[in-house]
Amino acid sequence: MVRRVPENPSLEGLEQKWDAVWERDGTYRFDRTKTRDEIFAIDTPPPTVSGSLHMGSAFGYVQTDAHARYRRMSGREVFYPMGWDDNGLPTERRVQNYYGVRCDPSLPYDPDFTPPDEPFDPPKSISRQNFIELCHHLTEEDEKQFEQTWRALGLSVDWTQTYATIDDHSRRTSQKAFLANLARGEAYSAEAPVLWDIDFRSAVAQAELEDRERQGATHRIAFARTDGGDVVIETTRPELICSCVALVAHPDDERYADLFGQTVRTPVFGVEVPVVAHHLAEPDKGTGIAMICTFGDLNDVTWWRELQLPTRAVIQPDGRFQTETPEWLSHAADAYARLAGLFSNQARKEMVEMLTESGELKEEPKPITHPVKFYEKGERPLEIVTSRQWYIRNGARDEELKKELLARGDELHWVPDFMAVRYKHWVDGLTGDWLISRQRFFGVPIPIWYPIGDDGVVDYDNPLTPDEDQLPVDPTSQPPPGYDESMRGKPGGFVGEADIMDTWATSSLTPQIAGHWVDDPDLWERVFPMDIRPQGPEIIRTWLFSTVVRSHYEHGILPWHTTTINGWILDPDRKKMSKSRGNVITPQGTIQEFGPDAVRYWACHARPGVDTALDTGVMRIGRRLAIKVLNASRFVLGFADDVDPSAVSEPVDRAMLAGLADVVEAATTSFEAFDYSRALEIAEQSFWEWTDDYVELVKGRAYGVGDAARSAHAALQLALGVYQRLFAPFLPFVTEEVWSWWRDGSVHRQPWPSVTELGGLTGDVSVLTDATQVLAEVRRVKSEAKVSMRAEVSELEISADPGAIERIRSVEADLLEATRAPGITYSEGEFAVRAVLAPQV
RNA sequence: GGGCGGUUAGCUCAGCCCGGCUAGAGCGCUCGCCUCACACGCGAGAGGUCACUGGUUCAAGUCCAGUACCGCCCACCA
Repeated sequence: MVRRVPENPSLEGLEQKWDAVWERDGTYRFDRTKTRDEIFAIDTPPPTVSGSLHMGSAFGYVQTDAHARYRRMSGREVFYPMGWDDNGLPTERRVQNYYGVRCDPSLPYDPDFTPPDEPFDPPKSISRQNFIELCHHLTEEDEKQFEQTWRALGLSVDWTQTYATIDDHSRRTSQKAFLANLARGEAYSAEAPVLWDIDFRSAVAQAELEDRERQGATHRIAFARTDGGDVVIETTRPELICSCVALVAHPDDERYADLFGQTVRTPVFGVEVPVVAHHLAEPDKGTGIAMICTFGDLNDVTWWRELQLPTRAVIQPDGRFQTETPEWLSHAADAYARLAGLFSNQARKEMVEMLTESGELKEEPKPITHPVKFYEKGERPLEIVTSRQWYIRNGARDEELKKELLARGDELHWVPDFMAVRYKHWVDGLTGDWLISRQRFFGVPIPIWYPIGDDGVVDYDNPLTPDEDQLPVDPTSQPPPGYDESMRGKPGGFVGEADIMDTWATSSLTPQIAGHWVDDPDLWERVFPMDIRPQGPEIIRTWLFSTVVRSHYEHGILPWHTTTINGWILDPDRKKMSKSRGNVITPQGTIQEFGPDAVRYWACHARPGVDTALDTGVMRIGRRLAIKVLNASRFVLGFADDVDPSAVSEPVDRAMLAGLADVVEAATTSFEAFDYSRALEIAEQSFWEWTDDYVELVKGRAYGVGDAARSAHAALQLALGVYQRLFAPFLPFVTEEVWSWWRDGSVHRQPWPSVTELGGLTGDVSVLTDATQVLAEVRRVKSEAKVSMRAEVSELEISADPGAIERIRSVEADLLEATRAPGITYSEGEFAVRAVLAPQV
């Protein structure tokens, strides 16, 4: 083809130019005619679509993309879909704030409702269906933004293979998998105490908990003994005295031995409760005897369950103490009335006042800082509320299953390998089955109805299920098979499950969603199990584990062969507090400032799985590299059109190609081991040496004519073609640009460089290393003399062993030209170079 | 309380698995150079008790034990 090398090449505009071309040409389109072993399938993480992307996201995705590009060039057809995780609480919360709305499922659908330009103030209540429509509306906008950012970063995703975790296909897949779990007994519902977020009014799973340090206080409170004395307990939650069902101490604790089997009276309310023994009670904590309430913490739940204590709950799903006086407090209605309707923290103050008045608070509360359980997205401490929920068995209560899931973790190839222990520890430490139901609105409905007996009682133990061709189904608006909508809520009829599934219950099926398990068996067979699951370390316990669980149940295999866990991005300001830039660093802004290839360089510069500082300095280096690729390409392509590789005859040219072959081999080995950063480092180091040493050495000869010049041209072009491809996974924009100057087709669909393609043209590498040493020595002399590199050398003496002398002689003409010396005097001996500069004019 | 990762030049990081010449890179800094691809460049240079304490070894940044600090994850809120 005709070469078109621009006069002043620049990085500006490459992003838009090539994104458009790749889209037009379908460069990254997946070819589904390929077979499983020709395909490299990636289970891409669907980013949470609720606001803007963080630099941390860009970091991991770029690393994966570099690997994807390598696989594509080395002959695999890459299945590289992209999903959007838009279902779930983050979206709901964003919609609430963005439009100023609240969902009230009791309201009827308003078909004329339109999204407001300004948020409603105060917030407006809207129906469930209207709320869901707003969620769809907003996420669609966000997803366009996200796609733009990914494209700007050059992710080689097949943009025809996208999904959203709330779309029909995902809902169908999720519901089908759930029903399969249900049919096999892996999913079940149960009425039990669960951790509950009072603001979201929803149950929360173990994986979504986090501890936060909070100010609290320990209160020493006296319970009255029947023999007239008292027993003092310590608690941080005195407001729960009204829920107290027992006191507990360790069976071996002699201080309380005489109390076991006796009863005591609660302060203020005077409720008689037993004193019991349990090994979980710790003599060292507090006074060694604790009150058991229903429920203050997970310990209470354990004690309550194991000691079969009564339930005396007062906290409602909205977090308030129930307004009605509980029957067990009917004799103390006045006291309870002071707590009715309050939140825990308000009730605590009130209770302390009552205890102070009654003299049962033994001393001033002592302030402490202690860990309190929060929903990771929540704002107030979790309460424990009893309710009916859906679970999927995860091995927490089944040793055999736990062993199988641990074995899956061992079977999985972890990159880096130390991440595997996080999985192991999580599975080992599970305390309960996976709670998947949420009392929310924007999510995949649990596809279940319950029959109502003729007596009007709902039968939760015999749920009704949809037919598969009905999926996706919404049980709150559609009737179950065999029923009519008019029978909803009536005796002899049915009631639909109002709960939805947690996001993870759907995103644990990303391989099945992206691979179209439910509706495209042909595709499914070609991509599953997938090759890699790239993801962040913080969601090993959630996304990775739950995906393994679902695949284990449904397919009896691991969902992927390898998982690559990216590192964490460290905020640069955390260490440099003095330098406050005031600007939030966004991917879009950074791409604009440094260019996409530079941002990618930064991400790929970080070792796999290693936490990395956000460092714009590294991006500048990446930008410099991209510019160098541009200029070196311009230089090389300025010489004669395609010279036959067989023209490479000069020993130093063959030496260079031999070194390059080693580089190609090392980079390939690194990529095969998922070490994109090593591959980049190797290519980069070699490239700079190539431009600074080899190119400078042969430049003079290349400007000439004849066989020697043709040898340089051929070698330069061969090397350039290799470097352009070596950098393609990292710097897709600039490499595509320079490739287009002299070659047809996308560089990203070219074969990865191989040693065999240079095989017959290589020589003795040390010819180049020896010549470089001489060149460096002369440069040093000139630099110390503070003269130009063009300054003439009047004498050049080289002392070396006979072999080296022979090698240097073979490149003498190039050396004389590069050093501007008239000739070289050789002598045998230790390697030494003596250069005398000609008198300066 | 348990676990994982980290601590190497002013800064950002390689090197550690498989111990071995004066410990590397880039940025920054210093001194130079408009050399016909590139001044968004090129050349040269200074700069490190490899966190600390012991141990193994002819030899330790590298292996072992422990300590300190940083980050992350987990843990029953008395």
